Amino acid sequence: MAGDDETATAVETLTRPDLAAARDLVSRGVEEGAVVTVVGSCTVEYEGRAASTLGPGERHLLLKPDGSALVHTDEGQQPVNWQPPDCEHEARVDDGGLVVESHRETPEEHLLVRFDRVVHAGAFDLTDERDLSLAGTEADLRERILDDPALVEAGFAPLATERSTPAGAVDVYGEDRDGRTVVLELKRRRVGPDAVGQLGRYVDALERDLHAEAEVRGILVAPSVTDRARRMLAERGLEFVALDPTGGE
Amino acid sequence: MAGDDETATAVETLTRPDLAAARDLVSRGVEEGAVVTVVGSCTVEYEGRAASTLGPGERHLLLKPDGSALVHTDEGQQPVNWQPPDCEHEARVDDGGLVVESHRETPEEHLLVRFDRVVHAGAFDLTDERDLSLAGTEADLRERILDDPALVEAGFAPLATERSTPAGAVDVYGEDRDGRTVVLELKRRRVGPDAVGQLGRYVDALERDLHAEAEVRGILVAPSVTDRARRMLAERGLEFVALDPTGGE
DNA sequence: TTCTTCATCTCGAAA
DNA sequence: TTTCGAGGTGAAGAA
Repeated sequence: MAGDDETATAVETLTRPDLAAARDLVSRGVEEGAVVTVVGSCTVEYEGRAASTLGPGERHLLLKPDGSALVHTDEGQQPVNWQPPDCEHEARVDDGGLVVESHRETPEEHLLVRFDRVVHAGAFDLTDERDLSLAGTEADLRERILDDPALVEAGFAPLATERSTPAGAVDVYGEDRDGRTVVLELKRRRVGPDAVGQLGRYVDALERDLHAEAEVRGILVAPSVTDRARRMLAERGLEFVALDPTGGE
Repeated sequence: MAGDDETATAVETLTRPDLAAARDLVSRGVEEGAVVTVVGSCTVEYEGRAASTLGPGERHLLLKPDGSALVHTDEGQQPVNWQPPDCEHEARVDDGGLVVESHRETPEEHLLVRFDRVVHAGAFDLTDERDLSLAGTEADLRERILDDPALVEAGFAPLATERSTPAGAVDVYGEDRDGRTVVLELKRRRVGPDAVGQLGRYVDALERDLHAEAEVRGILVAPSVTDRARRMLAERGLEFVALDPTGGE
């Protein structure tokens, strides 16, 4: 199992190991900072922010050197059970099962996976520069507007981003052609009532903060709105501009 | 690699396979509805709801028979890239790399993982009854209140749950000892301004829906509130009751 | 399908 | 540390 050459990734795998061999591989992998996988029949218990139990079934366990743990079944994008980073992983053979336990404090929570049969175990020493570049975010929408404020409306002049108010920081703060204060709330996708509430809070906070008679326009900028959100906008005298984070408006 | 007995889980794994062998295993695993794992050095591209690129690094790829795909690095609870269920997975060797592509429509999006080196590949035929039982949720908090309405306040009488209003369904709807309408908004954990806005919308909607002079009390029930949320509650004349989904109030 | 809200949300940034 | 809002949020339930 040793590497073919000096640059090779350290890897060790076992197929249908006995429980003691699997435990040894898991313990060593965790100790050495490897990504560890275990596949087999298991039960799962979680207790912490909530509490859950999961009866017997075949699952895939992933332990990471940052202390996170993920239990995946054969379906679902989300793990059926998990533990966030900063846990301590520990493996032992106990009462005829391979027990892998992940524990952390603040908040106190632990995950216990008990395998009665292990089909596969692996330890992989992975290195990653992880330079993810993502496009089409809310930040891209903001850049698009700052580049061409007329996308919002002719004469709109952005004055600040992330301007703080008692209700939180507004995405874009500026003035319209008539010098009225304008607040933009940006969303990268279709918005519901929550975004209207958020925008309304910013408008209210600014109207209190500025002069009593100051008129503040609130504009929600997003690809689209739901019906209820549109009604809420109308009720509160707020506005909507359709705009996409990417080029296609 | 064949099973030890008839009940054994089908499993096939390769360590440091050449790219063609890895492709064959992935293709066969996907075809047969197995959970497929590939570990190695790769780049990742995504395009769909947004767009992203990820430079070279060592990662763990998980393909599920329901059509989901997950790319995990050595850290983070969340995958660095992924694809939701209902994708078509496909593997090929192309230009000196093992390319695994997952594609779906509605929305149109695809994920492309190109391995230039494969350290491990596995296919596991997993079966799971997945009978997860979870406690400590918002539903548990609701049950707790319905069992003992006095936890909210003496004389409180729940009349309905999920009662619909023009602003959406309220968690619990009832009357206080004086016959005044009461709306509860439940949260399983510490709440911020969003929950106050939500409760306020329900109260406003009910006051409009009922008689003009009707007084509607809004009570936020949660383990605790943030400072800003508490101020917002006070401003809007809403109330707060501290209560935990579990026994410990 | 679309809409709405919950989540052991996770994650990052800022105070 | 807590607070706050974004997210390719995902997932569930209802209309």
